Amino acid sequence: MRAVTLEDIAGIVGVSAKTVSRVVNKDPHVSPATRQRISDAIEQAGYRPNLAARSLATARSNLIGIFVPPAGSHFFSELVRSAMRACREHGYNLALEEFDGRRESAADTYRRGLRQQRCDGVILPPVAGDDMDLLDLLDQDGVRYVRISPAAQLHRSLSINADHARGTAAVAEHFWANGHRRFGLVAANPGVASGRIRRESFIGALMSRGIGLEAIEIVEFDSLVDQWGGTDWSLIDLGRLGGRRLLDTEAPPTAIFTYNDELAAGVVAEAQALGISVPRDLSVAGFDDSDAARLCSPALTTARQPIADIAAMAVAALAGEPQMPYQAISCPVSLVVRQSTATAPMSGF
Amino acid sequence: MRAVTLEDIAGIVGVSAKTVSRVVNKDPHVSPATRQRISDAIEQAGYRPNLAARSLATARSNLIGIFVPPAGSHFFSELVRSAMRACREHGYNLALEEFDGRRESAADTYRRGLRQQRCDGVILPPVAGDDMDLLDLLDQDGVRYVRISPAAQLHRSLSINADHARGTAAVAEHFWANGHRRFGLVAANPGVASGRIRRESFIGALMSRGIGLEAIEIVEFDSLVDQWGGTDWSLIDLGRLGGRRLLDTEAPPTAIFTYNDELAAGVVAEAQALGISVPRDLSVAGFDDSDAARLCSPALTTARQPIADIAAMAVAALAGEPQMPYQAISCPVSLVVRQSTATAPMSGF
DNA sequence: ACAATGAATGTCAGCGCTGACATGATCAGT
DNA sequence: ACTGATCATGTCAGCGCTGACATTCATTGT
Repeated sequence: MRAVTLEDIAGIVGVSAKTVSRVVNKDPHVSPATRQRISDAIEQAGYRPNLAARSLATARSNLIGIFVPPAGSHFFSELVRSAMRACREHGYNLALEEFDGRRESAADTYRRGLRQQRCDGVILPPVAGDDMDLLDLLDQDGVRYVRISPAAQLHRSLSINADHARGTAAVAEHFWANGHRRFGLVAANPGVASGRIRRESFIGALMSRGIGLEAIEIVEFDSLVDQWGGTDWSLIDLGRLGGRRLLDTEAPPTAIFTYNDELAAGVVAEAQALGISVPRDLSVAGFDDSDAARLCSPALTTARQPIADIAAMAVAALAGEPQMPYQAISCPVSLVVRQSTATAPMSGF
Repeated sequence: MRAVTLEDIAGIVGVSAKTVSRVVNKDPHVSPATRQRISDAIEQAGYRPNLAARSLATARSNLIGIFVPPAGSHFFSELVRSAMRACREHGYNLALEEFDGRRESAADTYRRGLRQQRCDGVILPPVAGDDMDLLDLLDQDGVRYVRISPAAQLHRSLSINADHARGTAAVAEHFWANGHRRFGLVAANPGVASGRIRRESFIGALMSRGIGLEAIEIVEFDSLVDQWGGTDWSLIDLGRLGGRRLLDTEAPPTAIFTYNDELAAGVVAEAQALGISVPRDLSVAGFDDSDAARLCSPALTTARQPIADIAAMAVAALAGEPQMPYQAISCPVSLVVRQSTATAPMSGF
């Protein structure tokens, strides 16, 4: 019971295999009548193109690779899901590559895995996209790639950047509008582009409102890791640590912004442990609108990246015939207000 | 800059392409000396087999398909992640197919999508594995499949079954031992085998302790989806809805078991919103030991399936040359006790 | 009426690999 | 030394498709 081939259809209809191929590939140079007969025969015989043969003939794999971290975060599961959908629409397949930056470089991971697959394009989310060896390798192999919110050599490739700056500023303004005047920030390592941008934007937005630096207490992510000691921390644990550092002071902030939702959830948990009510005494906002934001109680005010759009654009750029010029595409980040933020308490005075 | 081919390596070493192919495919009939020279040349020239050509020649795609639901639960992200790893180890690729049973039958989804890919094998997690049309189609196409915890025609294929019954019974007994006597259950569609089994096991275990049906309030998953209206629900949202239905009553249960952790987290959130303290006034237990279980505060008591093992076995069965005989493999499920369950409150009397 | 155009369709090699089979070399047993 | 078995290696077609190019035929302008 062999599978149906182009040749079979050609035989049925009485044309050459090439003409059938034309119909399958939507080549316009086929007469409507012939096209119809061929389409019918394809339908009737249940013909399905052999992708391997096509790949071999065209020297394209119709595969798009994507690097994903070993631990499943909201951002990545959403990204993969959306990318998969987009790939299907473009007739591509998505190949996942698990990448643990703590064990191996992105370039090595690529060498070991995805490279065998001869992807036509690769999507490089944060961290993987900042490995210059990997980019060199990709260039050398002639594999196109799109980076998502990269941190280094921004001019080097097409990149899709969530507008972390504006999203962060929106959070700052939301705090300000609610009367907050003393702030805390749990900031990520400035080596991560999004971390640096969010930090600077938060501070910048507040300063432009007249807030002085002395009213913004900053806790560094790295210092929390150091404080924790071991390697078995979770983001929530670090968030608790950060929350304690910010809240267990003379004049604690009334509003805290963190690099992501998991950290924010930790801050909330710690505040509650200290008898500080959220949002009555303290407002907390995170970033990403992840599951953690909804699981947290009260639910977190947060900033949401349009992950599905980002994935769709990345795939489109890779799948599209015309090589898109190198450029940086920006995506809006929107503020999602939930119950973890409210009007500043009066009690301060 | 053409890619390196078998022929190129053959030319360098001075043997035929076939011999190189033998080395690549670990055919034992190659002399150690030749093998070594060829291996060196492959290494040196950076040869990588063309998977498409191989597929075409062998009529095998080296692809394993898997059906995943549109909303990302822990179970499925873990399953996909583990299956992906296992596939890599066996030299296979994993093709995801998003399947929404509420929109389309699994068979139709397969026709539209995965079928084009000509997978060598398909992994059918719950729901998809219970669509007999799909199984017929797969048999007809000569595509092997493994079902995970199927609900129907259990004899029909190799299946891997987590012991949901025993895991669920363990939860019920844990509740009972803590003095609970009024129960709530957020149950999945009985069409889903694991859903039906968990429902029946929970009820059965309680009844065998002398609990009457009137003391077990059941909320159906599907009815929650209907109640929600739109399609933009998350499991947590539905859990909250379910929690409200169970708790906002005359004689609310003191212990609630849900189909999975995300739902349980929703129940906890809703309970807290209603001013009900977990676990003082209410014990809640989920299933899966997902991230949600640890993010939730208090952390959830839950039952853990060995998802990685399940995925690895499924892939091994599909990738292994010798067709494994039809059989049902059983995997243990273990109870993980955390802070969301405790002794029943006295207040009832 | 005839060349020039262009649209519809066909021919064919070859993408890189492997399966089936053929060949030649080596070796044990008589 | 000769036979037959065993092992190492080679030959070659063909998997199903598409790109480059060739051919056929109807249409148009002059």
